[in-house]
Amino acid sequence: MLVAARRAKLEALRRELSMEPYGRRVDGLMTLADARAKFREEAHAAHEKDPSSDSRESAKVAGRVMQHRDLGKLVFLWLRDSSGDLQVSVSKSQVAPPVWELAKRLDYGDWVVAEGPVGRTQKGEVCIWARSVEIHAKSLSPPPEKFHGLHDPELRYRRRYVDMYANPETVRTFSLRSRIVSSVRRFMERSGFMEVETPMMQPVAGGAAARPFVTHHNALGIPLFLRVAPELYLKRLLVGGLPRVFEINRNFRNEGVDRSHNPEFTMMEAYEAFGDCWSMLELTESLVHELAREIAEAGASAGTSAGALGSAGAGANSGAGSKSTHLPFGELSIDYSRPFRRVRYGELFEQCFGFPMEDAAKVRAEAQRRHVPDAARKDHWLLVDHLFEEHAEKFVDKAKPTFITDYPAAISPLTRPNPASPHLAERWDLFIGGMEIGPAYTELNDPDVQLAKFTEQLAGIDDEAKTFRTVDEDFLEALRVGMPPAGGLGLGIDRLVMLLANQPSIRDVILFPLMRPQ
RNA sequence: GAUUGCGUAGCUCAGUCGGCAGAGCAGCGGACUUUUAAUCCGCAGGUCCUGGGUUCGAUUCCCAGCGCAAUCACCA
Repeated sequence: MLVAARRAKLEALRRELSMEPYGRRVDGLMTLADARAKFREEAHAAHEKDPSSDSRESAKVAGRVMQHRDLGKLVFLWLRDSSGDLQVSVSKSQVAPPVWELAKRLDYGDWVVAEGPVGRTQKGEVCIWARSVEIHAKSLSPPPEKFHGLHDPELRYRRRYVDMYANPETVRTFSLRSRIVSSVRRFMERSGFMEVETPMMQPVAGGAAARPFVTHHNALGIPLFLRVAPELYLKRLLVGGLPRVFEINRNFRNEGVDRSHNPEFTMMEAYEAFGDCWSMLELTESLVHELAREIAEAGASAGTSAGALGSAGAGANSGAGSKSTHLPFGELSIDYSRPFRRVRYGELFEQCFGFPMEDAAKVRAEAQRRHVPDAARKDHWLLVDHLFEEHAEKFVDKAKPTFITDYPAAISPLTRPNPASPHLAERWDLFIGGMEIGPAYTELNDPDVQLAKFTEQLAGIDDEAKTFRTVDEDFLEALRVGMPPAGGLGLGIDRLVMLLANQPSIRDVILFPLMRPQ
């Protein structure tokens, strides 16, 4: 019925005012922030003193009506665009009659173009004193509450387009995400990596143990999987001779949804020929540190998160000394200064349980004491991993980015073992704020070892997993052609944005998170 | 998938120990040439998530379902 009222207005605009409520191209627009910046107190004062002369600068702007106050012969409109808010004041005595009629009838949510000199009101509010006002899109949908905005998370995700205009911090978060992705890209390019795009629809889903989404290609009559990782294709590129490659794109995993998991999510994977997990550690540490510094500095210099956006990209390469690299994340203040903490898997394990992870008898006893299912029969290293993830991971200081290194080789089947201690793998995992941000590996490049590990892995899976987990023969063939030794990295971009933008849920950093259809 | 919580007007939220459903904002009509969540007068607005049960009577209690959230499980 609010919709009916708006439809009636729409028709009235056409019928009574001969105005078309859905407009066309408009040239010469400036942002509301730029229009506001055109205000000069001297020009305003001079015009107040002598209305016949006017040195105020004129501005033409477009925005969505956020407030509409009708005082009789004076109408105040608040417009919003992506740069901010600005008031447009419409005086009956200063505009043509149809413009005045329109101004009185505008609704919260309408898109409007206004033009006039930039001045201010008696109360000091900088505004455009309208000479003209045009409607360019009528909003037929009832708007959210103007003061509280849209709070209900379900509505915010389902109607993101409303969330975005009602809650400006939403737009700020996604602008920040865009900047972060852009910075990651520039950092990788500067470091000599080439960006590539590899298949998202794969005949064999490889590169991670996740359950894939299945689809079907009609013309070829074959099943296809949405990729769970780009890994096996990026490695083919190393075989082909590219020395450093990265890809920032979506992966799809057919698994649960929670605060840090969305079925489709963005990851950066990078591979460096003749590198190893330690060269990737250097790279990751300086990337994450630089991102955090950029954001901390932008925030500090602007004072507000809104300002941080305004100065986008500004302080990136300032090379400034020991500026604060703390960023808030919920209750935490995370310290991104270098170097990040490094702790060996085994050390953390021993610190937590009081005995080394190699002590098979104690591990089994501990597992039984803590009621790990199947503790009597399970493989030693699976028990270690279970205990570690349940208890030891919590020993990591959430406020300090931490690389956990030297994972047991037995739970890292596709990673090259450490030559000095073969029961350890050349692999690390970065944890920040209690979240796993990404792993890195020294990659296997011996095709025979790779095949053996694939086969071994496939032996242990259940029937359901067999439907989608098969050996990628073409990948093995590529390894036989010869892949240089390499370091590989996977970085969860959504989670990184959560941390840097201080958003507790992955749904707040994905524009359209998956929701059950209604 | 499990457990717990929530679901009331377009929005933000009250409320009913089981007895005719409430406010603010938004909307509609009116007043107002300097508002800042404008103000003032008046009006209208509901499948109390859905279905079943108990009851003289259910938005309220019970059961089931749906949606969302949190926690857990799954997630090299």
